[in-house]
Amino acid sequence: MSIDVAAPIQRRPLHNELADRLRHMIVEGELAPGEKLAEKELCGQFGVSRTPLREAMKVLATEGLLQLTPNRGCTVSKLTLADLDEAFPIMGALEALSGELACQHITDAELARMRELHARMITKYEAGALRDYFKINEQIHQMILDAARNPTLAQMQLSLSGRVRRARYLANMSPARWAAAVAEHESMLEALSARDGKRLAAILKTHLTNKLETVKDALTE
Amino acid sequence: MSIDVAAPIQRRPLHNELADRLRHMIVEGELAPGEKLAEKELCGQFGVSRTPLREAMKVLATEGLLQLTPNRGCTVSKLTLADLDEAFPIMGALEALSGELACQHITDAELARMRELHARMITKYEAGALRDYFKINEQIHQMILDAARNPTLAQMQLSLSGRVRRARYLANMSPARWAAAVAEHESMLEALSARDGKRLAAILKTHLTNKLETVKDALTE
DNA sequence: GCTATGAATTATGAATACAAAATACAAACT
DNA sequence: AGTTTGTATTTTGTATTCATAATTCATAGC
Repeated sequence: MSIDVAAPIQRRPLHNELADRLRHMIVEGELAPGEKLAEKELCGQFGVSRTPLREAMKVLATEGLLQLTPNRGCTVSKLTLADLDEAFPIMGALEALSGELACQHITDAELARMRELHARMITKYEAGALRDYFKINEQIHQMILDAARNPTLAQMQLSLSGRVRRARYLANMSPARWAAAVAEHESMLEALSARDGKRLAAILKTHLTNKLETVKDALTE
Repeated sequence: MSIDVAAPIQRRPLHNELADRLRHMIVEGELAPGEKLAEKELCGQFGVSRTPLREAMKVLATEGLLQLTPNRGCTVSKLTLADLDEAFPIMGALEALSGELACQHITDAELARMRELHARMITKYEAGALRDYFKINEQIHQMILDAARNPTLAQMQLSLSGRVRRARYLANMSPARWAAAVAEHESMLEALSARDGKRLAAILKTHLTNKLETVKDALTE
């Protein structure tokens, strides 16, 4: 496979690259909550100077993923129960909104694509492949977000769920909960097909509330 | 009045101070949307080097107030009609949520304080002092946010309204609109006193929608 | 006269250097 | 022994320097 030589040359500032990498490392749990990040060490690891690294840290701090304390460095934000309790009603409100907007704007083509993803997700569920299930699950939720046609909303959702997502890997969904989640996804598709915004909003809220419970259980252990 | 000599000595990094100052300048309209910010110039103005200034710029860019383009500098984000149409449903959802939460948590003391503020605001209204009116108006909305007891929610609201607030100074409220806004504030107090979350949520949404119209009118001129 | 090319200038990106604060550690004192 | 105080080391904050890309401007070619 040959690359497109006419395509624009990709160049991005180091601070962008660093912010993306650090964000990924935090969200995926490679950097533990509460862990202290020493600038010098990270500089060595990434092979960059402190300047762009510090710029990236400022970005992640305003996103809430890092905590900066003047003159005493930088730690990965901890995820407390209180944080979850704060975040979830907000996510609920935003999800409800994106559900309603998605129903207004989604195209038949998008809906077809989503059904396809859903079917694949069911396969993963039946195979008990939690990790793969999560991956497709996320794609579906992303599609709803896209269908809402509101980039600002999408960005806020993403930023919020980024903080919470870390708890996901702790979450050991019970078989019952997993089955319920799949059923909720079935209902979502129905509501979307019917363009029933209110119903979708309600389902998304329930879905989220259940997820919160799972995550909280995992966190309290 | 003597100062508290035992109080912790206030010291903050330059990038924090700079971020606050720039944020203020943007939100208050001292820096026009679309305006290009030259690093060197700002450094001269504030008397600092480029390093902390650039860190502050990264923060404001993630907040959406600045737009960074690799290798070609930094401009104040423009506020388009599309941005408003995106922001307002989100603000509506968040306000509704904070209204409900506020009704659950507000204390009688807070309510009393809010009534007092409200009365002062009415005075400003009757005197036709728009600027002062706005100031108290903001304090009241801030009190509702605080009463919701959800710092994450408050921060998101603040960040969103920060982007929109710039349009406020363009907004030349009509006498009718102003009267309506005051009436809406009366209803808010009633709903809060009755701890009627649903009603407060509905009022806040209406209030916001009306505000959107005013701002959009101003922006299209 | 207008466009296109290239040098000079300026601005941005990143690394290094320096300053100041915090931490770690050792010695002196109770 | 435990606490306190002073010093060394490390880390963070800021300024400066260097590298590279973008812009401006002048000149050459059509």
